[in-house]
Amino acid sequence: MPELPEVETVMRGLRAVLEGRRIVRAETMREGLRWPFPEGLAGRLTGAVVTGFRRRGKYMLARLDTGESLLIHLGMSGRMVARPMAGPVVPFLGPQGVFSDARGHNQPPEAHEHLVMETADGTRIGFVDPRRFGSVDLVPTAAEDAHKLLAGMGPEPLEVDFSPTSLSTALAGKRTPIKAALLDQRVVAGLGNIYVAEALFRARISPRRLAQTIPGARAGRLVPAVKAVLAEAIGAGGSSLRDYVRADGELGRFQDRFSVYDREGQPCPLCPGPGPGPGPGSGCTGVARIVQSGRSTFYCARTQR
DNA sequence: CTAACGACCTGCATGC
DNA sequence: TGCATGCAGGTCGTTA
Repeated sequence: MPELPEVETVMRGLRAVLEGRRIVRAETMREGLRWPFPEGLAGRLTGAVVTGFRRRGKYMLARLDTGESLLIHLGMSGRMVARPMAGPVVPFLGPQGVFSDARGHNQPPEAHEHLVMETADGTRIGFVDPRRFGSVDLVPTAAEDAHKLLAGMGPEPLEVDFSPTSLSTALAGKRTPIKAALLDQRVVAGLGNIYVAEALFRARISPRRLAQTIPGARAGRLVPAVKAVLAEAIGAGGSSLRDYVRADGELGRFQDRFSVYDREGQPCPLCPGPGPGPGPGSGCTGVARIVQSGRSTFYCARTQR
């Protein structure tokens, strides 16, 4: 589910139900996800007021009034679910893995719900992650960016410090394909398989091109392409592929605007379509799928060089 | 140092 | 119908 636009969308959903609210109850259903949960996670969340949110790359940070921040990564399959409790909230801990409402009605967790939080105004927020590649940690708010998972991350792509100049510097001398370089969170934060493909298409750059050949004019096309595709995707509420993205259950809509991702064999928006003869479509065999470092890459071999 | 690869997990679509 | 296979929005740690 989660590249930058999806994480931004989820974070905004969480902000709507959590910001300014007190967590009156929290519970974990297992020891951890990708890594063990921090010691005493549920206890350290209980009673805390969520004072604000921010996103860093694909990570969400929920600032608490306890001096700590909750750090969440959705991994491949993580999502946040929010729903109203059935009645007024009373502190009652049900059996392991089961939340109960004020009338004692059990609200069993849905499958793969690993962490639940309940607010004073009666909203239940769950972290659901079937593949358990996600992660949760607590970090001192004053030193958020020093966290091991955040330190060393590249610039935020929508900020001004992600520029043709800075990207050129980051890519200088790199002999890896540009596709792999853009997936490297130390180069730029928040891109994943979808938006790398879409940005390279817009910049008309082949994903196979070596990163060291990007500095200069190509970086001048690539940076605005990255910014534009991310901004449009955020505006559409992200992309929904196999899972729901938004905390309110609404689907993102950007998947309808993919130019190349998951469109193998279909014509790209710049080519009329596969076909013989002269003209704008000649030599076009539609969107190609190749495998780079074990992951699918989609691109148009005619327009992307 | 860099780049490639396995590992971590479950669910789903596909094909025999 | 059942079963095997491959693939999926990520990224960390190990190996070469």
